[in-house]
Amino acid sequence: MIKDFSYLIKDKGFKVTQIRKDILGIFSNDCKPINAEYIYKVLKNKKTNLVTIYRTLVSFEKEGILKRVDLHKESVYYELVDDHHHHHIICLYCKKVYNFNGCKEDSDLLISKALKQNKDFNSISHHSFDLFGICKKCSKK
Amino acid sequence: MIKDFSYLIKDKGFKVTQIRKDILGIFSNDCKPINAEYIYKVLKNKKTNLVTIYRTLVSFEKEGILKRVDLHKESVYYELVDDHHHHHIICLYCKKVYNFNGCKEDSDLLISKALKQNKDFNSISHHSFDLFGICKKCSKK
DNA sequence: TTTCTTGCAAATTTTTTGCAACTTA
DNA sequence: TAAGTTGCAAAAAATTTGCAAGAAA
Repeated sequence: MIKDFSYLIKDKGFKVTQIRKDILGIFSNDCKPINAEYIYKVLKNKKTNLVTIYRTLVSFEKEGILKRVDLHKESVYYELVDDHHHHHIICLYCKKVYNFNGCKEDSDLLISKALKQNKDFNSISHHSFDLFGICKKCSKK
Repeated sequence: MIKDFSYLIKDKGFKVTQIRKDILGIFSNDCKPINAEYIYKVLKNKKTNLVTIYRTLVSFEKEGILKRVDLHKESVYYELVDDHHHHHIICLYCKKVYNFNGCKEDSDLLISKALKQNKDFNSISHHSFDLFGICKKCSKK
C-alpha cells in the first residue's frame, strides 16, 4: 500500500515534490533495501534523473527518514527508518537478504549498555544488526 | 605488536607473500577499520599497488580473515574477523568511529533467535552491530 | 615447473558537483 | 517572489579487469 508521505517530507523541512513522494512510495511499497539504480528503473517512465535520486537519498538519510543498509554489495542501499523493527541475514555468496524479527528489547538493552560505556553520545538514532553467513543453497554448491 | 600471519595466510589456501603479511600486520597493529587507500599510504614506500591491495582485501574477506565494516563513508572499510569482540558507534556527522564492548552472550542470544526463525542458514560467520547517532561535539554545532 | 600473485594500463561503475531553468510555499 | 529543487553535462572517486611478467611451493 502506498501511503501519503507529504506530511513527513514537509515535517523534515523539505518541499513536497512529486519525486520525493514517489521515492518514499517505492520504499513503503517494496519493504526491502533498495539502491538509487533500482528507484531509477522503477521511475524511468517518469523521466527521472539519477542525480536527483542520489540527492534525495542523501538528504533523506541526513534527516533520519532513511537509513543506509550495508549488504556488502556494489552500491549503497537504503531502508525506511520508521519500518517495522527487523534485521537482516545476508548470504556472503549470493548476497540474498533475508529478514528476521529481532527482539526490540534485546537490542535496546545492548544500546543502553553501549551508552553507559561511551560518553560521547547522548542518544542513538538507529542501529544495524546484521548477520552474515553462507545460506544453505550456496553451501551445497 | 606485529604478529606473524604466515600460518593464517597459508591455512586459508593463499601463498605467503610479503604484501599479504604487511597488510595483516597493519590491521593487527592499528586495531581500527581501515580502507584500501589507507593501506596504500602506509605501504607507499614499498612501492605497492592499489590493485593488489583491493584484490587482497576481497579475497581475505571471502576466506573469513577480514570483515567489511560499514562506516557510511565513501569507501569500504575492513577489520580483522578474529579481533576482540566489539562493536561501533558512529557519528552520522563527523563519521568518527568509537568502539564499545558488546556483551558476547547478548549478541549470541540474538543470533540463535535469528537462526531459529530463519531456516535458510545453518550458521553465521560474523555479524555487525553498529550504532549510529550524533556525537556530543557535533550536537553542539 | 606449475600455479598463484603482482603490476601496469585501461575500463567500468558509482556518486558528486556546478550552474541555469524551474517549482513550491 | 524567495528559497529550495531539478536536470543536464561533466567530473571525481572507488573498484575491477585483462594480460604479461614475476614469485612461491
